[in-house]
Amino acid sequence: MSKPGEADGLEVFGFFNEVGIINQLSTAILAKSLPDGVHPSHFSIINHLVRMGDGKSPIRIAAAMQVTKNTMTHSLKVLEERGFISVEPDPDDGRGKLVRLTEAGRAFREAAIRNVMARFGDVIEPEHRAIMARLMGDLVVLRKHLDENR
Amino acid sequence: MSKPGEADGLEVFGFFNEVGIINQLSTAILAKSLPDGVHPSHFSIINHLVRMGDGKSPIRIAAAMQVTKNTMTHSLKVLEERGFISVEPDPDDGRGKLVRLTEAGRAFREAAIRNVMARFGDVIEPEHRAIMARLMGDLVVLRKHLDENR
DNA sequence: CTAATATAGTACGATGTCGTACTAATCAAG
DNA sequence: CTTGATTAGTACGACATCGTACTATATTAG
Repeated sequence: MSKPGEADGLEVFGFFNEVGIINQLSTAILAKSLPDGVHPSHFSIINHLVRMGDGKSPIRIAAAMQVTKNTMTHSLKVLEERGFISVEPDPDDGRGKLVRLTEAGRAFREAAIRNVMARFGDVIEPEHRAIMARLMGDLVVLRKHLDENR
Repeated sequence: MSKPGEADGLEVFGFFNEVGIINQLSTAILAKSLPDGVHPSHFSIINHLVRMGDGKSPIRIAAAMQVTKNTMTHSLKVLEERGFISVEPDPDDGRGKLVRLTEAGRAFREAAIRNVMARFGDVIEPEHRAIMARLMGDLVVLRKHLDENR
């Protein structure tokens, strides 16, 4: 069953299919844990700014989030309207802007994290945490390779 | 570093994050391999009908694809306009419909598969195929658990 | 048989994301 | 310095997806 060529290709296909379904299901759980109007991608941006530090340009955030700068412009507009971030011109680059978290943004993240953890805790059992921990290393290798060769 | 509670939660979070990025990157590769106007989700529907057999109702396909029936109505409309499927009333259920693949749909799938395989072949090396094969079992366990507990 | 409930599918509007095109600012070449 | 090329961000339209509401048919309760 492991003939080279077509068979291997189908295995790759199946792998990406499983990954896609897991992503969809986990995103759905996350979405239900967030207040109305806050999309998982919005939460992801705030989370990234907390973990990696704010004061970054929209384009750098877009690259980290794997979305286009168009999408980032739109998402940042939403987050700014909600008062979770502030966007100001970059004093060192007339073209650029800098994104900073507000206190409301940090507070929102804390509350959301608690909420999400609780939901995940309801669904994910120790057995599955173990699987995740075991797979992480390989996933990171794959992700980096795909990221560098797109 | 492996204290129970918050730390474990963050590991779960990180896992889903990696999965999300891999999914996004692989979907992007797939999208580039398909002709204009054919979305990865459309391809996925055709692929599912070939593998699992056609003559299924939209709602069953929607469940299998992990999308709402709204989305399926829309996607099927696109596929029907392109001549890849035919949608007809279910003779046994006045509410239902049955989706069947056309010859054009099957031919499209064959061509698309070849195209996608070639793209994946350019990016994915034996080392990474090995990783995928190794992870598949665990991923299936996770996917099934999430699917049953959503 | 009739009424209440459930299910399949559609209609409509909202939103996230992307591609193309555009502006403004920076950088590099001469 | 000037010109051409690159980069940051925005504007606009297209599209996939979702949530809510609706219609039509099936199923179940009485």
